[in-house]
Amino acid sequence: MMCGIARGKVLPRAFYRRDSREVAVALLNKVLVGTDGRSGRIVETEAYCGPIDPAAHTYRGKTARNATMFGPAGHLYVYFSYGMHWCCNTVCGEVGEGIAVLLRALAPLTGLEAMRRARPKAHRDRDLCSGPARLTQAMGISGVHDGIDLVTGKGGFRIVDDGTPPPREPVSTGRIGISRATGEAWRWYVPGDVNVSRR
DNA sequence: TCTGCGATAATA
DNA sequence: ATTATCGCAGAC
Repeated sequence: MMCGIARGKVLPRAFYRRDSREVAVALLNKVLVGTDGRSGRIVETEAYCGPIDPAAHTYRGKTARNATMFGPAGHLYVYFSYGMHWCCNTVCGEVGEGIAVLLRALAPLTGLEAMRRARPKAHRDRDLCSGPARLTQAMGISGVHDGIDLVTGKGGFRIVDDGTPPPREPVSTGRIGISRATGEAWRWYVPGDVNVSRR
């Protein structure tokens, strides 16, 4: 079992300032790190593409909820879903574009004890972060983190590159849980990883 | 292992 | 009414 402090180079602003579909693939195998020692490797993502994407929260323009997603790249867009869950995205592109990447699953790396405490319903470690709302629970992410800057890390979270490259052949599929734009294969995951939300 | 369904509340 | 979900129950 991997233990110890997650190390690596913080992803710069420029990493996020491009098409969300590119960022979604590039984020695979990067590491989401919290200041309290919890961390996990990103193994599943989905791109949301603003005005060209009827499934995106930003498709119909700016509202109070999606304001962060229209803001600067490298910030975290956190939204409340199904009346009980939080999900988080990395904002991409330029200000006003409204594009982002939903983080759907992590492979837990450090701080497993804290994650288990945060998710008593998870009976196996592979259930800790294998879903967009599961990973926010495990990492301690909620609405108070909407808008935090992942580059400066001042909000308590950052994303780092620990030297692990994205998979040579990421798997792409249709996105999960949407009813529109279902034909777009804008979900990607690391093949073979047990933490992916649906295998 | 898989499938169906209820919980629960903001959003538009 | 819909929703970028989860976890339980019941079937196999």
